[in-house]
Amino acid sequence: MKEEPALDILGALSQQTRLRIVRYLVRCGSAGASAGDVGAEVDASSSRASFHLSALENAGVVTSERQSRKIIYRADFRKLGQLISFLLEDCCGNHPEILACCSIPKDCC
Amino acid sequence: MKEEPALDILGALSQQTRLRIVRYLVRCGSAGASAGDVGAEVDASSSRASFHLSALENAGVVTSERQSRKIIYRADFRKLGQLISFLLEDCCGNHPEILACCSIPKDCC
DNA sequence: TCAATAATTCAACATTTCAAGAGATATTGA
DNA sequence: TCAATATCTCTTGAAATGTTGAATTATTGA
Repeated sequence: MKEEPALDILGALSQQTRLRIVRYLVRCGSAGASAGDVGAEVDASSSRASFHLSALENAGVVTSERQSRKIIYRADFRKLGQLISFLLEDCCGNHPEILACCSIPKDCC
Repeated sequence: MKEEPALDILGALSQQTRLRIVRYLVRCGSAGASAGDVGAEVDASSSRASFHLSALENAGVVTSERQSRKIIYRADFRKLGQLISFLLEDCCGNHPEILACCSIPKDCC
């Protein structure tokens, strides 16, 4: 991941409502959730949820798919992984002190 | 790390000049760099560098220490690690698909 | 103390972002 | 087609953010 998309994603995640939306969508996994569900979960009106979901989709961390009258939103796991990868590698240069603080689960490698 | 400081750091990093400052300071390691050096490196005036360094310090990812007439800024590796940890655990729930995309170096665990 | 250096603060301005709500659009079933 | 549902878009105003350059503060050595 290059600097520009990383900045877009960081900007998208640096807002409380949007960070909570992403956390919720990660929990929902591949089932995803509709804008209405998301709004109810993060305590936002549907128009606000829609607004922030659009921002997240533009930034590339969320995908959408119409399912009849609902639109299902999902977290893009690959993009999230790439962002963390960017932070670890490009930004932090895999600095040992940083990696040591990450408490990365043993079984991930 | 809780949600609030994570949001502060994400917000601080979601700006091109500041992201570049952090990347430079990580490269500088414990030697750190002065505001003037930082400004020259990221192509910003000294007042702009100072402004953004303050923002980074307020967010908690950068520390400062006066050394005679210069002020030395350093990246706070622990905070950066904690942010990545927050993204992996609290935000992404150690989701296998996300971890798989992180390409975390084998020898880190 | 004075001059030079390093960094910060401030004011002004433009830009962006956020929230809220009204209205518009798309989809479905009756 | 009509009503109900789900979502999106648009406008408004308030607040936050980023840039610039000038003025200010702090430190050092002559």
